[in-house]
Amino acid sequence: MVHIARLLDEGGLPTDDEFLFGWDPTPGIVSIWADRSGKALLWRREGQRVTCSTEHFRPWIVATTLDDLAHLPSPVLPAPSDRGAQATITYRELDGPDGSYRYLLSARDGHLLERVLVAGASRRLGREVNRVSNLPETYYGVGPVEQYLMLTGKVCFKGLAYDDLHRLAFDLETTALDPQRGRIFLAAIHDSTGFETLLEAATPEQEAQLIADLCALIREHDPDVIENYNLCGFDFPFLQYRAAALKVPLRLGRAGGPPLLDSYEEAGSAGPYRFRQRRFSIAGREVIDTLEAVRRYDFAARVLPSYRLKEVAKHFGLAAPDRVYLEGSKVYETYREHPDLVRHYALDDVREVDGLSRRLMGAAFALAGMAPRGYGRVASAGPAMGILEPLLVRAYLRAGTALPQPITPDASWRHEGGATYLLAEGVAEHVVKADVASLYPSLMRTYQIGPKCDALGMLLHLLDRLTELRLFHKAAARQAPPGSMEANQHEGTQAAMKTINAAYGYMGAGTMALFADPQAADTVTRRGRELLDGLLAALRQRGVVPIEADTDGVYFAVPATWTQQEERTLVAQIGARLPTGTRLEYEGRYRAMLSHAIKNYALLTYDGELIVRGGALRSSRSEPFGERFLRQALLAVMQDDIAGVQRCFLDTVQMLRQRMLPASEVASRVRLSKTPQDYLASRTTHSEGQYEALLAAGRTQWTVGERVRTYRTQSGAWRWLPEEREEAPLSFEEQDDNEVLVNGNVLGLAETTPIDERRDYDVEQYARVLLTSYASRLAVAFTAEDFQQLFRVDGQMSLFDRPLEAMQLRWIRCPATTSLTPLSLLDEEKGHEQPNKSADAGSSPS
DNA sequence: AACGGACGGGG
DNA sequence: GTGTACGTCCGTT
Repeated sequence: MVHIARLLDEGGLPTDDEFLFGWDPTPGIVSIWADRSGKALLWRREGQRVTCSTEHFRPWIVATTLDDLAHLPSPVLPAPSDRGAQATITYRELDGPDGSYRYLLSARDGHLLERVLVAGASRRLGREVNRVSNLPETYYGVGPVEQYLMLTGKVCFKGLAYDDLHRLAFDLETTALDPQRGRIFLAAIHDSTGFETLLEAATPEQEAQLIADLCALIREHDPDVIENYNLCGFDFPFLQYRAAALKVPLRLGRAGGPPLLDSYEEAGSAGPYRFRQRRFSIAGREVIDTLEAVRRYDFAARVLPSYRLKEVAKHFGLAAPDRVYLEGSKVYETYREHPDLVRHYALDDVREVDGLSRRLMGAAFALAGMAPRGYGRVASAGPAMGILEPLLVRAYLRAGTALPQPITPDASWRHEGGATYLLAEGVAEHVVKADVASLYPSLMRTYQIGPKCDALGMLLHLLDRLTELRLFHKAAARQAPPGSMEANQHEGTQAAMKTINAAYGYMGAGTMALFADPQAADTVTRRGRELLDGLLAALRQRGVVPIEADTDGVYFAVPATWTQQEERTLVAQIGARLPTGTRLEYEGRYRAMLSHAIKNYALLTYDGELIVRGGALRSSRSEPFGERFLRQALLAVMQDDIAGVQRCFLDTVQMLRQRMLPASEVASRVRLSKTPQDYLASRTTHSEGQYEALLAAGRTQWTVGERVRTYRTQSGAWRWLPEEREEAPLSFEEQDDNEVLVNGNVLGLAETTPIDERRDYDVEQYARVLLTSYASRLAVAFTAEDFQQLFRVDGQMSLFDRPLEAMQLRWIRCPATTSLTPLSLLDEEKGHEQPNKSADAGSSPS
């Protein structure tokens, strides 16, 4: 076995690494198309010009055995060499043990190769085998484009910047969402050169012409990339259906290749998930759906409340000031009366798509310059099986090394994940959050934990290189002028390198991943737990108080007197003692924290913002008055205002009793699922509050899906609360924030009460709800006796009540004596590589 | 309550 | 714990 270190010419620039960037220098490839016959079409861009060339390759597959070729008559028996490219089937032996995929089989034609292997396998196994892909333990193969790129070491976009690509977005406006019931009446086009136009079909008779014109326009402008928002979920399927119905061929392909839009159903299973997705491909053009890019972005960022194009564009600051907004269902009727409005609207759509592409596609663009896959595939590929594995396979074939033998799953193996600890319950002030950056890939690099079957050490090599590149581009992005093309490029490349985070999951993937190694994955999490334990021990040793820890991060309380600088210094000092290659980051500081249960806590920022994490601090009932109470009470608790908590509770109870709260505050909102007929049929056996409420109000008609508010009245009946006309209830978030900013004193329900005369709700019922569904969430902050005294629904005093001043919250306190050790004293401990294993941190694992 | 399934997005 | 992800909301026991 030759280790990677000896294969590599050390010391070169990272971009010299052929395992990461391929080895063929061909510049300007913008699109690749290949088929099983061994034909590959390359479209290369040189400035404004694009040329197409036809290449031939020998379709290949790797196999663990030659047995399925044994039945061949001698003239077609393979020879162990690459010479004679005309030979029907040949093989090459790769370096590797028995059982590994050590035979690289190739043929002039991929269909022939498949037929021969299927016949041989059927004979060998004594049963009908339909496809080699049904024999994963014997054969490993990839798609034609991947075969070509892995063989040649070519990659997309060499020498190109993102802005060199010619991208075109088109957006269809239709009379309905369903192509069986509606038609296309308008198409807006925008491309990256600034070209824009509209195609219109005012009458149904003009629709076929619109489709033909759209195709002609795309062929004429000849973009490398076709984009839109939900392109593969809406525009392409709609276009395809209408074109078929009207018998218009969708000639969208580039000169030199097959002309028609192609689509196929991709069915697969990813662990517990099963998915069917329609894929679209056009020879010579890459298909990009920016909705998918948005989903990926938000997977990590978690900032988008909605994935509607309009909301997303606003979030990224892409919406024009004069942007036209129309409700989807109103688009066509608006067009008939005010066509200009819809034209404007449709152009705004495609412009925003262009902006999204610029903002979000940088990472996929960078990855397409590395992985042996087309840009469109890279954009919709997962980082593990979609990027890392193709990189590994290409590297192994390049090195002439066999792909590892598929592992047999060990059913008895139990994988242990990261550690999670609830270390303290109650209320803390002055809380710091720190976490280890890229914990798992860092551990893999630090302790050289790679898959045992990775004889070349390639995964760790790729991890090293990707990490170096990430740091380089991160720094470069910071130095470049903000918003510049250069900054965008570096930011995209930096983001692409986050692929490293998939390496751990890939190893743990069991049988699906070629280079899986569950034991290695387990070693990573074990090291992770040790590191977390060591981190907790180090924090305790320094006198601060850990509150909750999860896999790679920890919340802890520091002395009240500390400044942010001191907090940062502590994190830096503790980080310095972590194993080399792991970095502890200061993530943030909070004025207070209520630690309720594992992964369930509330935080109060220094800006007065309340953050609530975990389902246990939320009620599924979510009556407005209860939600509001809980938020206010959490704020009061975290500001050590016991009197405020009690006042908040008693005031709410009193407002219920005196019916100062309108019914809308106690009502819960439900969605109707039964038609009036359905409900009337089941009513006698099974009565349901929401429908009874409607019927009692004289409503005998409703639609399924309608949301109604209902509440329980004194008599036990349910009552419907009709929506008020545009009397939008105040946003509770805003309201709470304002209150906090104004003064620490929370409460002010009365003045927000909308004009609503209904107050006939069941007071006792809602008082009970307040206690059992909401106040109970605060129990962790009080002793049992204090809690009972504070939250009494009857509001009665008792002779044995303690004065509030005598009460103490259940504090999580950091001793005031804790002080920072000067850095000089810690220096002696430098070189202390291993995390402290004597940690007692696991004393209360959950 | 606890669990299972659909949905999101597009006109 | 993998190519489609993962809360949230619904409906059912």
